[in-house]
Amino acid sequence: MRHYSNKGSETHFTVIPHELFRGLSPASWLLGGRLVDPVTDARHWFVVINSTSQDAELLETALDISAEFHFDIFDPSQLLTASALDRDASDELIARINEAILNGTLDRLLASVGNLPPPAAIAEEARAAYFKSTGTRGLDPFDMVAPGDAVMRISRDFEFQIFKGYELRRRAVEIVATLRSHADMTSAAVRGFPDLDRIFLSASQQRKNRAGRSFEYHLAAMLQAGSVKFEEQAILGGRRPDFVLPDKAAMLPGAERGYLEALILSAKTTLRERWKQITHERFNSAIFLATVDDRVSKQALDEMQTADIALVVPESLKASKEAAYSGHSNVISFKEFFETEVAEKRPTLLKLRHFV
Amino acid sequence: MRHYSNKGSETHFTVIPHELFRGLSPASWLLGGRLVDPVTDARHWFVVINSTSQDAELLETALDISAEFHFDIFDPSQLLTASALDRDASDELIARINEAILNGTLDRLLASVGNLPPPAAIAEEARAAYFKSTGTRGLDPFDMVAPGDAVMRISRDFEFQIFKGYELRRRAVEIVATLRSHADMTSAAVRGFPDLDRIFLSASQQRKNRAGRSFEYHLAAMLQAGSVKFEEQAILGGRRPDFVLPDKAAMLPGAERGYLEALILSAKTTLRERWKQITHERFNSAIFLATVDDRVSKQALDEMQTADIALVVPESLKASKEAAYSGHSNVISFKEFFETEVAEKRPTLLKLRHFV
DNA sequence: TAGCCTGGTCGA
DNA sequence: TAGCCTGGTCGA
Repeated sequence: MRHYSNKGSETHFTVIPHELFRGLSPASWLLGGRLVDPVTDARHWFVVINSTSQDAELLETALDISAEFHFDIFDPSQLLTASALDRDASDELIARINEAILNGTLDRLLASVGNLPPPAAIAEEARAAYFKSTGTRGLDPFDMVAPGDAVMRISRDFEFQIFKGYELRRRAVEIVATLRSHADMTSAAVRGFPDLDRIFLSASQQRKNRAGRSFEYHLAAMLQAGSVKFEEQAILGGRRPDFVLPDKAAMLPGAERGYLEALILSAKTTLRERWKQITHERFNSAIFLATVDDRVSKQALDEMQTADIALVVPESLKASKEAAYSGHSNVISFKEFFETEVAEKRPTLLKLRHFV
Repeated sequence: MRHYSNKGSETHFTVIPHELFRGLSPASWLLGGRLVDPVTDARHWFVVINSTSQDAELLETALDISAEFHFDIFDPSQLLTASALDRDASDELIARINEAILNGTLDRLLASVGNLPPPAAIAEEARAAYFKSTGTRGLDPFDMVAPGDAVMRISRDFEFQIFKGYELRRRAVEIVATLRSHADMTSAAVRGFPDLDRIFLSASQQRKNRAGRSFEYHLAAMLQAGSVKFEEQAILGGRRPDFVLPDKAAMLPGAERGYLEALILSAKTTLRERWKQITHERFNSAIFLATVDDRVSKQALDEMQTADIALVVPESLKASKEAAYSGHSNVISFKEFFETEVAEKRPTLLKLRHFV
């Protein structure tokens, strides 16, 4: 099975043996046909699926395909196993809900799945899963080849995967409770629309908040692991940047220090036009914006350049041919941020262990 | 029937005769009881409902309660009629969908309701409905006592009402198509979650885009009706403010003009932290930000003051005791914007008709 | 692809 | 109540 991805141009597809697609939706197939192996001359049925389809997402989840993935060849047996596991989890949830309905305890089930673990707890869980999966132990950016890729993978792959489990449990129960208050599916869709909309809007907004928190938590964990001095959410005259290095005191108007003895680090998982929200006031220090967004245009990068904002991106994104980052001088990788901008240019931001 | 609202403190409730609430959800009732009329000594059952409930929204829709509403006494017969109409519309949609299912033409129905009229068309429809309802003919801000209230009412009440009809048609069909691909409601909720989520996320994002467009369209119509010279979406060195007055040429670096011969007008329905996105570059002109947000904090207003951004709000919001606007010098009403900031201070921004 | 946020959630 | 945007839609 071959899985191709081209994230830069939004085309992203998978050639996959047809027989593996039982249970996946034909709606996401772009085309199907027969493939001849040029070496063995064997013939295989296949389908090509759209990357924006749910099936593509399912495939990525099942095969543990990470955010920086480009293309690879996989062992089909992996997919069968992972799919089966997913099916079991859904089956179990369905059984649990149906049992609650029979027992008249749907309200109690709703209450028990209604509160997700706080973002910090899921973040912790994700880091643990990452360490276990990679056989690593810590997030010290000076010990890693690609600290940015690690943060992206932990937050967008491991943590999101964990989060989706909790989300499905909570929201599915809420949806069932709403659907059941109507006579049939059509009535539920029409008369239940406002209630369903409220549930999914809440879910969507929760995701947005959690995404931001997650990224900040892992960034904080990495700064901590790297013995970098920093303060979170320090209030500086009305503004509240995500991180100030080394601390709030250094950013206060009266502070006597050089330009290289402090910096501001903001974080946004994706930018859109929202990067313009970051502090325009200058505190006699550089401003860095960390992101895992792989879709920032050259135009936007130029504007950030003009505004004297340096973008910090995962190593794989910085090197990616699809992203516009490789050519831009004000875009650096997380590794470069820690090695050059912190350790080399601003050594006073490090606690003694890493003094160079 | 009495309907009270206190938007500032988020409490907002309705006392309504109990017998009118057939068909509304008991889940939104805060309390019920018996009311004695002090004059006639008549006794009535009543319920108090939560303003954040769907029923409150239904009530506001049914009674055509506008965004600037505070409190009033209504004729119950109005509610019965409006409710009946709403019910008929839902019934009709349900019947249409069920018929399509029977005929196997759900796909065709989906295609026919899948494309909403473009924002500009709905905006036009909303203005026509407003003119008809109020017996007015145009949006000339110099002819109106409260032009800001008019824009708010047209966009947030009339147009949103119209939009919701189109939205329900499209989304309900999409939801039915998804629900029907599963065996029962529980399976649909669990296995159909990603598909349902996609539908509602799309709806939510469409709303966000449409809300912004709507506000801009009505603002443009008002500028036009007031014979104010303006240009939309002019590109000024990478930035693209919503409106420049009188035109792009006046904002270009080489333009020879006084400070009062141009201005920038941005528009955001609600602000959150997003007001920080507006152009910080100065083009030797004032910057105004029009909004219908009734929830901007004093803290945020102070920051805007510092950033030299003037907020333009509907007249009822500027006067409202619940909003923080009345005390702030950099918050003006739409009326003041047109009368003072444009006609009085910057008469060259007007075409001849309104020259003062 | 820039700009929209008919925006709720989460934690200072 | 400030800041988040595990973000799609719409029209330059």
